[in-house]
This record gives sequence, structure tokens and C-alpha cells, in this order.
Amino acid sequence: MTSRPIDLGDFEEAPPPQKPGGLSARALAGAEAPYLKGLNPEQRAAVETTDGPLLVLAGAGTGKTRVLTTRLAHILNTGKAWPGQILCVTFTNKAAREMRERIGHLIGGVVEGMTWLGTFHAIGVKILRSHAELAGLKSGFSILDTDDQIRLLKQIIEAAGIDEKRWPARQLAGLIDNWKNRGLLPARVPAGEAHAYGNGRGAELYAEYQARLRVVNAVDFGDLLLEVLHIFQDHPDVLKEYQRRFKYMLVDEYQDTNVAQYLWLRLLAQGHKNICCVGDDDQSIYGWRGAEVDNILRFEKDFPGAKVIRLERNYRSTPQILGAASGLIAKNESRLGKTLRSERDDGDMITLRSHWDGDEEARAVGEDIEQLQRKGEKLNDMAILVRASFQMRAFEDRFITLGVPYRVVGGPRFYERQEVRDALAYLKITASPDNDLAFERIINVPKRGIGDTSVKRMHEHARKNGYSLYRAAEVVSQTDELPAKARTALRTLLESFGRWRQALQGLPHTELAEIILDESGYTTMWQNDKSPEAQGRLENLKELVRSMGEFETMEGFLEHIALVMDTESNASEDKVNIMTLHSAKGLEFGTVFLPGWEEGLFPHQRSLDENGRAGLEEERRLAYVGITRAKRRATISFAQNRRVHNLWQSSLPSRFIDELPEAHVEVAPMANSYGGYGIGSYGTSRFEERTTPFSNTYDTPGWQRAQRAYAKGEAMRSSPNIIEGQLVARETEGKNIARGARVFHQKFGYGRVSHVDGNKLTIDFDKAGEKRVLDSFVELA
DNA sequence: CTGGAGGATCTTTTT
DNA sequence: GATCCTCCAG
Repeated sequence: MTSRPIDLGDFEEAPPPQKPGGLSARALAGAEAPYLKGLNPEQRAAVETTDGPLLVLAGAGTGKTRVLTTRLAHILNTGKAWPGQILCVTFTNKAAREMRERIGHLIGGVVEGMTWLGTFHAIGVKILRSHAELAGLKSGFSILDTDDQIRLLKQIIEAAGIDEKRWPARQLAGLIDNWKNRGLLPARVPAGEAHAYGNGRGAELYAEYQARLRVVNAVDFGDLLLEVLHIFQDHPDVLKEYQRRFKYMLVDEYQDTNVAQYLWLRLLAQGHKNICCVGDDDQSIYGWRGAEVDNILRFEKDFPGAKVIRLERNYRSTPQILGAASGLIAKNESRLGKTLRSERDDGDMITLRSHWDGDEEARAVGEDIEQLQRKGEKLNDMAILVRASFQMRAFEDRFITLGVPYRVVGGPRFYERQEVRDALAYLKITASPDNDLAFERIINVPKRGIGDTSVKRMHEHARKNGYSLYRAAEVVSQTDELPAKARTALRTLLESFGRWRQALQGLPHTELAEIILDESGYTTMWQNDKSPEAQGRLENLKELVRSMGEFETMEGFLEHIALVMDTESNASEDKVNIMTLHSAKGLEFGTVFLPGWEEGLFPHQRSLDENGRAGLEEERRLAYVGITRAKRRATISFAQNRRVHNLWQSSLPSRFIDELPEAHVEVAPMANSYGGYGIGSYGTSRFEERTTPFSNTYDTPGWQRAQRAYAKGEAMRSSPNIIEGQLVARETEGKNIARGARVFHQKFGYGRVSHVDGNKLTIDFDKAGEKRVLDSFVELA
């Protein structure tokens, strides 16, 4: 196999000449470069230790980004490398963007030359594009998003004769993702794991999926890492060139790297060995995505001679907040251990509040926010950080009623909306017709009478002849295999695409996009749609075309959105932020609300079920991330009842609440609207005992329950067993409540079971009518 | 082939 | 509660 030579451009071996009279000269002369001012000694050491492997353990709020950007500026200014010789990887686009901006502030336009600053995935694409043929791809390959991936997998599963009901495509997607994150090709998947899907056909389907991806000349997110890794492993000449190129490497959020990323970093770092990783083991919250905290824990072993610098001065939070967070995270066992010291004045203790239900929780937060606003605080400086996105709704509803402006960060994404994806499919096919998934998506949208049977026929053609669906459509449209109506429709569509493709050269791409959406009838389809959301969809289409304008070409635009699934939200308006704990990482707010600290929700049940103690520790880190976002104020709350799906569940306060050091927490006496259910009205809940000192040991009900569950070797599958504040003895043995059984429920009284669905029962209550409840809430009458 | 009705399933987090 | 899917009647 041959590999295209890497374009080395200006980046030859010789070090760049000194810039005359620039900062570099001054720095070399021993004068203080202005950007070094104001760094504390540790930060400064992290900036100036440029050569050799370096791990910077940067606790929350210790100025991590500042160190990273200053370090980059320093390397550039002292003439140690050209911008194009520095590899700088981040995890999120947001981080990459911010980094670029801040470096720009420090050193100006030189940042433009930093072509290798970006997310792992963005850099992966770049490398893969120049060596596509080594991975069996053509350079113009397309990048599938999760949605496409699932649809492709569904086809494969169906073709393999596997019941998709029993073996959901999602599950297979998860497994494949997991394998890719660990750098495993189909042949290397451990036999045991391959067995986890479709009666042992997991690896086979994975192989088939990879083959299909090659046929349609596409990759998924995982491939962007996996394929690059394998190119490096199998082609030493290519690896060598990149090793030579990257004189300095910087990695942000190192604790979030997965095995594949770690392996490729390690390969590259064997060149100049100047790798600097910045991270915080206490903020590793992406284990579910394959991140290995272990990578950071064993950095010193992996990179011999590595220096480690700890940043422990926190400039963000008050001692109270930091104290609470530190106390909590200290419960984790697998960590390197840091002691954060606050550089700020003492503030208020963390407030802890109990609520009757989620709505009341939202009401209370709303009141707090209005009060703070009256005191002159900015909404922008407040955030509500939730564990799971379904929690957001209660707050949104409340804010709408109150008229409090809010923004949902990382909510339903623009590029994932149906109409946007449809529109993009049209554009993608115009740019590259062989994108089968895109073609299939819109071949009958808007409806043109080309139904499933017709599409199936084209598929057969495509598969038999080994060409794309689009090509098959061209062939079939010239035969009489399809009903006349479908054939004409198909011909018209193909002709349109031909015409649009022609126009790709001549017309400005935004104009072309409008023409495509018009002529295809797509816009008209929504104009004729009377549903309430149609208007919004049309606006989204407009917004899509508008955002295209920021790119030079259609191709550039399409490449961008494949990797950047979010749109920059304008942070300028004054709005309360609502987001998940995950997307809050790296941000800070004056006031932070942390609702929903309940067993089962936070820590999340699935995390415990699937990953046991490691899962619990990751949840705890998530809690730590949440608290440390706050600068001055943090309020933690939990509800005693929460509606999940359509059924009410009572819940226990999170075990994390027990773990907060008593000295930094104050329990809010909450006179709530459902008098009688406030603190103290229910006997057995631990929350009431809160008037006595907190216990800092693992002996609270929540913890004990966990212990019992683990001891039995069984995950805690069912929900906590409290009914209106009363701990109910749990009958763990199967209840075996059958249809027709007469049962008793604490809240709804007597009734008869009309339907059984696993542990969910539909019961016709004598007084309360029909309700759906979990079996653990009823007893046989 | 289309459209509507009814049913099942889901909700952790994301490049 | 919402969305996605399947099934059935036109």
C-alpha cells in the first residue's frame, strides 16, 4: 500500500528563526514576558516546563485553561516551534473554540497557523482524509452521526435475520462504540463480549457493519479514532512523519481519554516526547463513553521521566463550597488526591432543601432566582444543573409561567432536528450522490409515491451490483421495474439532483440551498403542514441556510456540521442556564442550583447497576463537578416524590447528601405548600435526623441498602421503597402479582390488577380509578 | 402507497 | 408525555 506523502509545507526540521524584536527575544534575554505575569508559582512552572512529558493535575477552578493557553503562547513566543508543529487536542468543540480565542488574545494572529488545534475527532478526520486509502476509504468519505449509524445497523440486523425487537440496534451500536473506543477491530473483539449480542453474533455483525461502511464510503465517530490508530500502528512511515511534525503536544481533559485516544497519543509522543497532559482525575465523568481514569492515574509509568505539577489553588469558589465538595470527593477511593485551597473569602454554607415533589422544587428555585434578581444579580450568572435531561422540563415550565428568561444549554440540538437533517440530506446528496443513507432518508420526503417496495428493489440492485443506491436509482428509473408513478417521480428527482449538482460550481452555496429546498418541494411540504410546530421548522430551515453563509463552500459547511453538532449559543442575553451536569464541566456560575439529589436519580440507578462501585464513584465525581461550578452560592435539593414516565415514585435523599461535611451545609427550614409534609412530619426518613449532626460514615439507610444489594450480588434494580415518607419493609422475593389479583396500595387503597407488564401494574382502584404503579408499592389484599 | 390509530418503549450523560 | 413503530383500512 502506498501512502500519500504528508504535506510538510513550511514545517521542516530546522527550528523557526527568532522573530526580530518580538517577545521571544525578550523572553530569551531573561526579561519577563507579559503573559507570565500574574501566574502563581505552580502555574508558572507548568508553563515553563516545556520539554519532556508533563502531567498537570489541575483541580477545579485552578486556572487550567489559563495555564494551557499561556503555555502554548510561551512555546510559540520562545520560538521553540511553529504553530503548525503543535498538536493541541481537546474534547469538546467548545473547549477548542475557547482555547483558540484565548491564545489569540495572548499572541494575536499567529494562532491562525495552529492547524492542529481541535477535538480528537476533528484531528482524526484531518489525518484520515489524507490517508483514507490506508483504511479502505476514499478521501471524500462521509461521517455518520448516531442516527445514521442506528439506521444502518438496523438494516444489517434485519439482513442477518435477527429479531430487532429482542436485540435492539441501539444496544449493538453501544457495543460497537465500546469496542472502537478500546481500539478493537472486529477480529480482536474478545469472544466473551461478542457473545453479548444476538446469540454470539456480535463480532460478526460488527464486521459486517464495518464492511458496509466501507461500501458506502463512510465512517462513524468511533472510526475517526480507531482508523487513525490502526494507520499509525500498521504504517510506521506515516507514524514517523507525524511524530516528526508534532514537536509539542498538549492534551486537555486527559482524564477523559479512552484507550484508543491514549494509544494514539502515546505513539505520537514517542517522537519528540514533549507531551503535556492536563486533567483532573476527580472530574472524570465520561467513563460510560470509554474514558479511562486509569490513563491519568498511570501517566508517570507510561511516560518515563514525567514531571507532575499540581495546581491546588482555587480561585473560583468560597471555602464553604470548596470544603463541601472536597469532603464529598474524599469518599472516592480511586483518585490521586489533591487538596484544593480556596483563595477567596469565606461565604455562605451550601443550602440543603427538601421538597414534596419536583414541581415544588422548581417553584422554590424560581422564587430564589427572582429574589436574587431583585438583589441585582444577573440571570446569566445562575445555573440549574440536573443529572438527567428529563428534569429540565419542570424548570422550563416554571420559568415560562414566571416569565423568567432561560436557556437550555446542550438541549435538543439544532442539527439533530428532523427538518434540518432532511435538508442536510438533500445538500449531502448534491455534493456526493453516493451517500446512501442520506438518499434513503429523503427519497420519499416529501411524499412522491416512491414507497418501501420501490426502495427495496433499488437496494437489491445496489447490493447485487456493488454500487450505490443513487446509481441503482438511475439504472432502475430507466427500466420498467417500478410502477409508472414511482418511476416518473424518481426520474424527476434524479434530474433535479443533476441540475443542482451542476449549479454547485456556479451559484453561491446558500442560494443553491434555497433553490434545492424550494424545487424539491421540501419547503412547501412544511408550509402546507398545519401542525403547530411547522412554523418553527421553517424558521429552522432559514437558520440553517443563514449559518451556511459563514462558510466558504458547501463542502466546508458539511464537514463542519458533521463534527460540530452544536451551535454557538449567544451568551449575551441575560438568561438563567439550565443544563446537565455533564455539559456544565468547565463552566462557572455565581449561583448554582443542584436539584434532584435522590437515590436512583443521582446517583443514577443505571450507573450503579452497570458499573457497581466504579459507577458510584463516577456519579460522585459528577456531584463534585456540580458543586465546584459554584462561585458563591450553591443549593442542593431533593424531592420526596417524583414522576418518572407516568408513574409516581417516592424517593430517598441521595447518599451524597449524607456525605457532605456537616460544617459546610445548612438545612433550609422549608415551609412548603403541602403543609404537613415538610421536614419533621415523617418519622423514619433520615432527613429528619439531620437536626442531629450529620454522620460522615456509610451508615445511612441509602448506603446500607446499597450494601445489602451488593452483598446479594444483585444490582439495586427497583426504586427506593418509601411511601409518603414511610420506609416500607421491602419484600425482595418476587411478588408474583397476577392479573386479576386483589391488591392494596398505600395511597390509592384497594383495587384489582387489570394488566401486568413486568414489574409495572395497571390497577383499577375502587376509589382512585385506573393507575399504573410499580409492583413494589402494592401488597396482595 | 398513504395516513391515521393505537401500541410499545423509553429517559443518563456526548464526539 | 412523547416519539417512534406497526398495523390496517382506504
